Amino acid sequence: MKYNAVTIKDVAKALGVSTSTVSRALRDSHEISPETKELVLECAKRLNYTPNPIALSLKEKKSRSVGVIVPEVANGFFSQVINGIESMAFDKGYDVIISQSLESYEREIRSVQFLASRSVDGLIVSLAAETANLDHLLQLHDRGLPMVFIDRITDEINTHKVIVDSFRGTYDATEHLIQSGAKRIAVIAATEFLSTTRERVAGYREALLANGIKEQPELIHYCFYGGIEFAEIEEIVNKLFTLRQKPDAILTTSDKLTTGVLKTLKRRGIKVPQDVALAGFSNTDIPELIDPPLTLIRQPAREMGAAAIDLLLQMVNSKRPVKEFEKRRLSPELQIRESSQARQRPKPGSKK
Amino acid sequence: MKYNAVTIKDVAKALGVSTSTVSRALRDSHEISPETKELVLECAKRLNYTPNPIALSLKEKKSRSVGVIVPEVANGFFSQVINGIESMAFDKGYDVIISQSLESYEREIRSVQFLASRSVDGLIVSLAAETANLDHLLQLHDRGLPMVFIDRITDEINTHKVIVDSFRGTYDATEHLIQSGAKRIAVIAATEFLSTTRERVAGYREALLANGIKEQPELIHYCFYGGIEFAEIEEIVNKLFTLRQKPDAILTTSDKLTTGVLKTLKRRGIKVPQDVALAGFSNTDIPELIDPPLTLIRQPAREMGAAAIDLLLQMVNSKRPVKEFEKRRLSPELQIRESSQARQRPKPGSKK
DNA sequence: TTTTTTTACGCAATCGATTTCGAATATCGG
DNA sequence: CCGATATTCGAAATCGATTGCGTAAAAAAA
Repeated sequence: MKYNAVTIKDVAKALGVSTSTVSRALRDSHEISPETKELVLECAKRLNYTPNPIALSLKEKKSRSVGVIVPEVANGFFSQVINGIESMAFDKGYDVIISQSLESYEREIRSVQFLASRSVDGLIVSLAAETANLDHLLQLHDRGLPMVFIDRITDEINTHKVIVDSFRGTYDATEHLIQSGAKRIAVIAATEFLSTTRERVAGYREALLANGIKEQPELIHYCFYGGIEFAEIEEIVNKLFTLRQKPDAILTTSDKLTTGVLKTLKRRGIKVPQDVALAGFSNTDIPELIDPPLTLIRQPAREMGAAAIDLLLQMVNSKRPVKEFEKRRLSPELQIRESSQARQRPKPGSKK
Repeated sequence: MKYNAVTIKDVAKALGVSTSTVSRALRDSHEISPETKELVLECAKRLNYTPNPIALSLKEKKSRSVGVIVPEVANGFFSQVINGIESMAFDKGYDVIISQSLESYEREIRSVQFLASRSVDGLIVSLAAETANLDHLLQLHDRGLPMVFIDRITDEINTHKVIVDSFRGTYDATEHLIQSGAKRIAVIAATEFLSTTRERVAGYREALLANGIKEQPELIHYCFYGGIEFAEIEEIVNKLFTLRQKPDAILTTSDKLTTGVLKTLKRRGIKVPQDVALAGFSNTDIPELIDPPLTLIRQPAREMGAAAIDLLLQMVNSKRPVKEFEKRRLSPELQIRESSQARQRPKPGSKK
């Protein structure tokens, strides 16, 4: 069952020397004669010795592993983030331990504590939608556990953060919709407690303002579960399309919402972009295959992951406590396709 | 930097008892009087004691973590598999350490050795496309490291395996294409060294045979990089559509190939399903949004991941070496949509 | 040759937790 | 009241590797 690991002791015994000698020889210490080193190295190889990282971790109080907590792995954006994290961590000799919160506050707490108790050297966190209280993370942060937030961040904890410029994302997308002729742009956003949601809705608002369009409260909707509950989206779309004045464009703030809204529109027979334009955040790898091809705001997910692990390892390997923190803000990319494009708009009232 | 962990020693000192007593009290040993237990438990909580899993691992020679090696995390299928693995592992108190091979043999070797050296209790592996030699895994298997293969398996290592019934997947899909009127069905498959590819192509062949259609070698193509190199797909599509007798349907054997082929067809202005029908393996979460809605063979990815971790933990926790191995074969689901549907087919020769 | 300095290595502590063995105290029967 | 069994706890070994300290032997300096 448990495979017989060759230890430093076995090598020592085989050679009739002490474990200290073996250890030092393996680490190429100057206190060991070249001949002995030779012998030890040869013997270690012959016996197929592999160092036990757990013993080392115990001594060094470092595990050379980092924990990653994301809402969900099976999500285009987050899986790309993880890709970025893993690639760089692997190159630097770090393990990546994954845990999902599934948007649940309770599960996030358990995940965090689980990872912390497993002595990860640091944590990369993207907050769950439900999470309003940050004590579970603050506690660890106060005890000195290096921590980097990604995408869904918080102001309550002072540490490195990696985000995309969400404000600009929705600002540009909104402006683009306006230039394409939209006058009544609805927003379907995720939980309003998320940092990303707040920034994105703010970008939308600012763009309306800058273009002299008055904000309409009935056009702004939040999905608490961000589309995991499909019914949530349907209800909102229903509301929007039973308004006296229907929206002529919809802006969505997350991957699930973007595709979810499109699904709902299709089911209801609402044509995009003829009846309503659509644009939103998404990191799907097949935007051009979707009908209609989707205009979307894409986040540089891989790069964000890479930035996060980079910042984290900087902290982990820093001699003294890091006091200056960075908020690394990458640029989103607005990809314009048909779903948002200008088109013949029926005269008001000419259509049901 | 490293946060001051409270150890069992601190608790012992605070109470003026020995570490053994604390340890036993914490584990609710019968050798400790109820009063002492009470005291220790209270003190441990007060001091915010958390056990150090590394010390435990060292002693128990178990890390309560499992390694997962997949070709790529940012892939619909594999991220769903990981979701299944993580969910169940988390419930059972196991860490999941992720590593990607990126289809590279060399990186797979390094990943495997990295994970093994980190003392994972077991491994879940989906082989890289490049991997032809299995020595790196055989070595560990021989030394007794529990191991489960998922999706892309091998016959060379005798252990638990979890797959989808690929043969039936393509058999049914092919038959469906035939019933929809297809007569010349091309196959675009991944690397032929992959177990999945072989089974899938076999299913296709068998279906042709069963329906009295002669197999045409020029209609069968393999992509070594399985669509990671987009040019690979384009070249194959090119070849197929410069044949004197063009295919009237295409069957693809992987997620990337299915979407990749559709992209290529769109770029070349070949209409699906009017000019050519399309069906293939895919685990995309938005098949109905794609134009045209895709007929696809879906794998129960989450369930496969759950089955794999279940089998793995069975081995890990088994008292004696497991000798009987299981090949768990889940059923794929054929989801029929427009991309493969019967339609007006032009008379032979009436079209360019 | 004697003293000093290197060189090369072993002993033992350490990391945190568990566990075997032994011992001290308490309890009980006679 | 004494020997015997129970109860409760501590000392020390253990897991694998590292490292400060001590020391014997060899080399260099005197």
